[in-house]
Amino acid sequence: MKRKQSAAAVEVALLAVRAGRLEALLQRRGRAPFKGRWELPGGVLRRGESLERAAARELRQKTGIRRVTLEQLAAFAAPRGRGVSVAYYGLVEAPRLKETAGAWFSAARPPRTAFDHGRLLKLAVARLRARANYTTVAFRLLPRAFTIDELHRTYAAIMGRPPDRRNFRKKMLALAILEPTGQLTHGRRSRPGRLYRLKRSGIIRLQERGVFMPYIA
Amino acid sequence: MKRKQSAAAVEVALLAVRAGRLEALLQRRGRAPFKGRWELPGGVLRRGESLERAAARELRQKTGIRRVTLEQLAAFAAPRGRGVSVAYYGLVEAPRLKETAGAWFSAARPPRTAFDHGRLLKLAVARLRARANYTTVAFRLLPRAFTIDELHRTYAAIMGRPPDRRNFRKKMLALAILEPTGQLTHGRRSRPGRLYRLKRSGIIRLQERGVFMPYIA
DNA sequence: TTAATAGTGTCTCTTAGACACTATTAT
DNA sequence: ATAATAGTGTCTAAGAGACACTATTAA
Repeated sequence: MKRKQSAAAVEVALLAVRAGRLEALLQRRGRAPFKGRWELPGGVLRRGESLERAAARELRQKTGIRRVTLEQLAAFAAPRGRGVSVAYYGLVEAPRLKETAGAWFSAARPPRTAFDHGRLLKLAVARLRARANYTTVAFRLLPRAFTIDELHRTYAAIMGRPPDRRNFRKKMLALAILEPTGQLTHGRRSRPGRLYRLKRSGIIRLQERGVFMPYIA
Repeated sequence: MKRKQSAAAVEVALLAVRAGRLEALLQRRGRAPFKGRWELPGGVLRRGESLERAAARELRQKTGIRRVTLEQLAAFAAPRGRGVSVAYYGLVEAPRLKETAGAWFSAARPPRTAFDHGRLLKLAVARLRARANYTTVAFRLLPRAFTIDELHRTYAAIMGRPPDRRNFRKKMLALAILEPTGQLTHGRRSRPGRLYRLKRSGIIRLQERGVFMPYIA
């Protein structure tokens, strides 16, 4: 009992775009407290393990999903005791999800959850929305190769409304962070689209910007 | 021994602008490991306490400094054991610092420290630099009333180089987040400057912006 | 009077954002 | 042929950034 309270726990808000909407994976909680409520996949830190590895391991064990880049969201003290709980969020491409244990819900308007996991989800969405504007995180919601329109729809899902399509294409091409694969989409019962992938250099370039309020010259 | 390893700890990177430079408060570490090295003020979470309150309490106990807004930086697992350590940063006006236990060092180029506290400091500086560009955090490094040139020098210290002075004044006034107190500075052996304070509404307005990479319309 | 710092305006260039039609494929 | 989606250009307005001189005070 005492040991449990002072252990560190990790949780993961896993997000994906499904049916044009940003959704999060939740699981049924098996024991008290909050037995039967929805919760984020997570568990307890092991001896000598880093927080990020613990979060990745728990995600894999509870959902079967591997190789997801996780970003730390926040840490909280458990309400009683000395324990700490650390939340992460991660992004997966929808195609990679087959039979994952759990159910998907609107990430922006989650159902009732155990603990404060609903708030954590909202925090994850807020963080993603902010970071999508000055980094390339959003690309992690897509497979390696994608069309600009697919990217556009991803941004629409993240932001909750679609950016102007022409301006979006113009901007993405102007940023020069995409390179054409030379391939086209097929089997889509409409005009095929050019496929692109994110350049290696693109990932860094965007993170370096981030100067726009009062910094000037 | 076992209990110590699984406790949660908090540390605070306290930053201030002194002599035109962004500096951080470090203290001599009294015991092993790393006895005698510089470290961030901090300590162990108490039962039932929130992380932020623990950080504020430790800061007060170790340095005498009160009423500092703290922002969470990151959480780490302690290298051995199940313990977690959570880092915060806080900003104080230099005038409020009288006899604080500890010594001040360049925040951007800290000396050798215990643990990874040097890295934490760099992280704090990076976070502050980023946030100063789209929030009003930087104002916490100044007293309630300040001149625009003082604000300008504060930004110069944060960023490591001065923004263009005229553009900075123009921008700050255009943002309409400052209100004149009606007072002037005095005793400065030069032309007095108008004093301003940050409007209440200003704090929120800036945080709401934050849309500039690929989000369009 | 001098040293020190406060206060002020214009121009250029880049970017955000509004806006609608044609092209190409599967069916 | 039709349904569906990909691809494309121009104009306006706002903001970033470069740039130098005058005003006011204490000493």
